[in-house]
Amino acid sequence: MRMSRLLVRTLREAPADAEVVSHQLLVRGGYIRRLASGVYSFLPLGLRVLHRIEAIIRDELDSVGCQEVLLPALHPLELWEQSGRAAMFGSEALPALQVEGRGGSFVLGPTHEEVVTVTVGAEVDSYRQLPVTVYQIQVKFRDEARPRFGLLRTRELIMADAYSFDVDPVAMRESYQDVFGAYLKIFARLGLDVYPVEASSGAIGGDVNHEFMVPSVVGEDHFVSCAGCGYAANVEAAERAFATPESVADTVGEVVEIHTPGQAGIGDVVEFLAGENLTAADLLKSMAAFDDEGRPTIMLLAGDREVRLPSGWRLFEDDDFASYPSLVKGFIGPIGQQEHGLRVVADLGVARPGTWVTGANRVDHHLAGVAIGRDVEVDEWGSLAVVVSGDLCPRCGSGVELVRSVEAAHTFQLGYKYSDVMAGASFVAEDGDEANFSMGCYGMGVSRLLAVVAEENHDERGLVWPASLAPYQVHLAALGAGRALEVGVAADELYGRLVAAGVEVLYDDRDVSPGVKFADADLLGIPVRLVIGAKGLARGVVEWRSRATGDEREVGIDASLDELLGVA
RNA sequence: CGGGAUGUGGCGCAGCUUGGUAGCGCACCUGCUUUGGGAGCAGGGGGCCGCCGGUUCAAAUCCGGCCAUCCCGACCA
Repeated sequence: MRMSRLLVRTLREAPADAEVVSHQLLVRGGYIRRLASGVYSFLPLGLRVLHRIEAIIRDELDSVGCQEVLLPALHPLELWEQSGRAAMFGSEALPALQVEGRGGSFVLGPTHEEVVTVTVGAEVDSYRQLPVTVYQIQVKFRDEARPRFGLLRTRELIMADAYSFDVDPVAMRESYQDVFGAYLKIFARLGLDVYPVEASSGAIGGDVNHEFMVPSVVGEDHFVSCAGCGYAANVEAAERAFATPESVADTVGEVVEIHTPGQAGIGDVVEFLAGENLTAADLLKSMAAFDDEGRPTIMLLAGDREVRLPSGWRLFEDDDFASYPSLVKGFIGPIGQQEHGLRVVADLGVARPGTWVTGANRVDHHLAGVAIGRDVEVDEWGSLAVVVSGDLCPRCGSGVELVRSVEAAHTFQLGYKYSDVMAGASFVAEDGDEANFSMGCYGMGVSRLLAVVAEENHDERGLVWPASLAPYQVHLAALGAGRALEVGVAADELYGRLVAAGVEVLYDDRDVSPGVKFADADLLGIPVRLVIGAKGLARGVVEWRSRATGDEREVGIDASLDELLGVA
């Protein structure tokens, strides 16, 4: 490609709305342009990188037997009513965009479980046709509350996602492993470190699921990582181990009620009781919730800890307090609550000697001197706090670290969640009976990966693409061709030779000063730069330079292809 | 959704306090010179100053409303 013809304009300064480096460089380099908040156009250079990423994904998914399809982005609303997920639209869990058309109401597909279940279900009638795993790479739409960081979180995004259909859960887990393995290979080829972590399933549903986390400074998530044994889990799902609880029975002193007018929060109480030399860790945080079986429950944890709501649990809302008048919002405490039909579940972190300050279930009052075991009966112990750096690994007991990261992919063992509710999601099994598909789904954020790769591959002068993802392999720059005609001729010749050999070359044939060409080459980040200038040409050489390492050497203009590419 | 900030040619910004009819750098066009790390000179094109309303003889500037964009938080497939 001749740069004089390429649709690209590089910017010396990044637009003010670009905050993170990857975003700034992709915009400055003319790879992408913003159309609206969270909506981006891919210009020729950006699209080429995107295509590289997609090619790797296709290659690895094809190699484990997946088949590519293209499903509609426009979904009839009825499909979503069938699955029951239409009720989630507009919620933060499923911010789908709806449109009205002649054929009725449609949804701009935020994800494709419904469509793929119906589509594959219509084609598969027999266990003999299974297993089948299909995938698609396409645009999805989400009305994100807050688009962020350029391509990292957008309202229109390109995703690759696979869906597996199997005869039963055992076979489904095999398919899951196949795609899981393919995903690991994809990340390896993208040159990204990835950590598959146990996670919670959110709006997609299903049992076992893993997030593929790529450590990055632009990450919006954190995962818990143990250097000791390799344990890795999303903070939303991570548990921790505890030192053996010490005896708590020998506590002395008695419970006293203290007046704490208007001090509903942990921080308020600590501040209010400043004279008592208390910290948040001395307060017993009490949270009212319904557990996964719908039982009203008080959760206890140390006041300096954030609660981690177990999967399936739901915190009390204001209305719920009306049904349980023994609890006073803002002043909740656990004492005697079993009598009112509530269970008390405590985080093991509160199993320590000494007393606590906790709510008195009376407006503007707290209790001090409360001892667990003596004053508070615990029905069940567990891990209810969000893990922080330094907590103990639940597997091996070493200290864990919290790692900032980007969620680059998410895989789910769905089971029958969709095949039980969508029409036609069944087949005739080996025993002659009707059975539903056991499904898995596997999503990967392709456009997001472009941002992550850019974030991980740049220096102060610009992007530094790995060869596997670069829009072109060689950046050929002719210096002063307008002044020395032989330079232009030689550069044209070399360009023609490389192109004929199948090398993807970006040829800077523009009539601009050398400094501009060098700066643009650095900004665009193509792996190999070849420079032809009058002086070198007189000696029959061109300059070869690696964008990544800065290594330079002279190569004969008639050198072999390998030498010109720097492979030799 | 809560908090904060910002909207002035394609991009980055000044001007706003103290109203008087818009400016700088980059980019773009023409000519000449220049040419190994973002060249110089000369000439030129491009902006209903986010939108609507108000105050005023006069509004980019003051007042009100709205919209958009970014950051932090909440949330997140």
